[in-house]
Amino acid sequence: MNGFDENDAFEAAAPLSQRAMAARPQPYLDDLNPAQRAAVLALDGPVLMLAGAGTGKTKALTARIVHLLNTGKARPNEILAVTFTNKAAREMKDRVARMLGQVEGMPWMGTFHSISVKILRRHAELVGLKSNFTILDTDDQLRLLKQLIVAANIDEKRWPARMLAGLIDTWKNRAWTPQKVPASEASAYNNRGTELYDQYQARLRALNATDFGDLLLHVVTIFQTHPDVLAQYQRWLKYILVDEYQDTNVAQYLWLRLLAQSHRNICCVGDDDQSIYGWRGAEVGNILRFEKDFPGAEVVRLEQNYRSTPHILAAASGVIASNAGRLGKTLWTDRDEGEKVRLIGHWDGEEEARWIGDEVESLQRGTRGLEPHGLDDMAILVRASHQMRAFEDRFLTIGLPYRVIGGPRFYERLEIRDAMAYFRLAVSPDDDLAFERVVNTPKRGLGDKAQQEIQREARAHGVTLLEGARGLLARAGLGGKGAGQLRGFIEGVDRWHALTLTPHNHIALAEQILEESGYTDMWQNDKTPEAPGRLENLKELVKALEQFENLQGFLEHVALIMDNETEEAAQKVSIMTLHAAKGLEFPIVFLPGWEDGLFPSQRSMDESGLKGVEEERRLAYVGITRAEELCTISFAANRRVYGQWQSALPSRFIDELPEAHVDVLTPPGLYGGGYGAAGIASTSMDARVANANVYNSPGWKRLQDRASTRPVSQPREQRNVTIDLDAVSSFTLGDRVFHQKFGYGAVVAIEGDKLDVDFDKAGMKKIVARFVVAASQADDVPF
DNA sequence: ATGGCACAGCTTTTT
DNA sequence: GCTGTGCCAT
Repeated sequence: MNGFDENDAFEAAAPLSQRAMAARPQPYLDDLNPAQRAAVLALDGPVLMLAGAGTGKTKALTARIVHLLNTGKARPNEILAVTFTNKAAREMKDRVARMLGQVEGMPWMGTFHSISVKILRRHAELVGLKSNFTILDTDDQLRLLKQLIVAANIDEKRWPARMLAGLIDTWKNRAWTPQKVPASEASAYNNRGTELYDQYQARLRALNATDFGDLLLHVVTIFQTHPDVLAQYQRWLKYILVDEYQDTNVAQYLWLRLLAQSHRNICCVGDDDQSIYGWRGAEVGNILRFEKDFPGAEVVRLEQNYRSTPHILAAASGVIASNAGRLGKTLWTDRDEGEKVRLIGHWDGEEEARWIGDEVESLQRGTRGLEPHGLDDMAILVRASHQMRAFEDRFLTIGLPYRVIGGPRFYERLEIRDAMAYFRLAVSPDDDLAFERVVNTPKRGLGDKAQQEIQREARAHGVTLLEGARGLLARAGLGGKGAGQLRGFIEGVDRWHALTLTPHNHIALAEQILEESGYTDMWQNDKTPEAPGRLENLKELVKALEQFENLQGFLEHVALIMDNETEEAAQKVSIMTLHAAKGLEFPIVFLPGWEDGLFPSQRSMDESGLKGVEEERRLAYVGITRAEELCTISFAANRRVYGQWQSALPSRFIDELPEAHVDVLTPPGLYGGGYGAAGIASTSMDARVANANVYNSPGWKRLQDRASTRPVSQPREQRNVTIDLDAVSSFTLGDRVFHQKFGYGAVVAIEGDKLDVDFDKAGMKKIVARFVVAASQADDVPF
């Protein structure tokens, strides 16, 4: 499960016995279509596998790995397979393992970053690091930059640390070390970008630390400056496979090219139409240029789609056709025609959410010739995460179970980072960043003043912060109650550190640290609605430790591999961003918010112009091609944006949908049907005025012309409400309750299974009873 | 040292 | 409209 601790590619080479295994059966080839087979059989030389959405590229990729082994072309440790995400790496490993059986070693498979870490640990000294360097997360990085900014006397208000972090990230993505940043960038960050970048790198080196960008950059630097080291890897890694090639940035491109340039056995898989990460440095150019970079490359197109109906594919193809400079693919399928892509406009965002909620419920029952579908079969894909709120609110109100995919990563959460800092400190007491993070968390009366004293003491004696603090206490340089607290903190760290050096149960130790430090107590005494969730996360963290032998092992890997996928049994609708949806598929997909400015996003257009629109268009393509059976696109005339009502025109992408494959539904609000009237009544006067224009716009005119007369919204059936007697009977007026999202509140009305709750923070909400618990139960969430 | 208040800023996100 | 941040008053 972890990216790079297994599969050691550097073990002593085994004798070449594998070459004798050439005549193995090859059942995996029978499963492939002609294009896939061609991609698998072309083992030598550069290969570009252009794999459209849903065309079975992972299958082809894994078959290729197995074929390399089966034909005796390569031993497991001579194959390198690179992916972007841990999830993709895991999937590939699982599939290869299943096809190979347990007997032989596994090829080296992992993310760019995990593979880079492994290489870097072996050659750290070549870039001025020790091999046990730590990897900083974004938060550590930001705090470090802030220190530098303050020291450089720069107004942090006008020149935020985040801006500098973004800049450095961009430079690293382009494989620019401080020395290589071109002169044209000299004006960046108030003319001081390069200078601060240089200082930042020096600081990282002093801390024996790297950030994520460094992992790749350092490896590229090593390869470029030490030909002997590079040659060694080129000899080892005879066959290279790369997934999602369209998302590589310059640093990753160089990394690959350096490794592959001698033997040229590189197989890149990707889809130029699904390049959606330009804003974080991905260069579509890499895939478009492949044949130039690797002359004589074989290009294989996987075009048979096994996922979607013809209407869905045609709609997606119609949209993406407007992009220029594509490599070009024509997806086809032998599936039955199925439903057309549905298009519907709404009065406002809330109505859109209401409508989708109702649709989900009727699709659950099975309507319009579709079999009933479970909630796991349905997804709502939005452009920006703030769009999720409307759906969450609505679904909570009607009691529709949902899950939000994405959001803050588990290891990025405050409480997880705090806990990790304690663990880091226990393992290596000289970790100054960790010390800084938790010395006053929970509050120990050691504020800025005291911490500055510690810093000064440490710097004066050239020691770590922990030692500085010790020295300060020894010469009684710290007054007040802070001193006693600090002494307790230091004793704690010493005690925990001593324990890590003896045989111990690391899970018990972790619990002990969180207890003795007062960290668990801190959240137990916290009455905010988030506190129970945080305690829950801490429990999960401790549980995650089980998979490791000790704290060191855990910390070593956690920054790169920890994700927050928890398999839940209950059926739920998924809500996620279009970006998060890449690689996934659902029978039923809703694509709300197709309005100019929102999608395509205004900012993307402002910043990147035509290129921006093209990337947004690819996002639309990704969205539509997630759907297997039914795809519903919608937009709203009005939407509350940052609290202001705003009107928008239907997205330009809607105009690009080929009419023959689209079914235009009658908007419930516009024609007075359903609950439209209520929607209008709840809208402000301003919005209505603004809307008069919207409905006269060419977009709406077109819609009305094309609208079929068949209204989708049948008069609402009586919903089958299963009343949970336990839930209803357990609350009475005035009860204090707790809700995951809204926090604490009091029940002010009960109506069937629905409660009116006046929340302390969130105000009045109608809530289905099973979504709240009695407040008393929420208070003692055990740790 | 800390809690409260005013103010800015606000896509997408992996490692 | 909401949230996170920084400054000021306690």
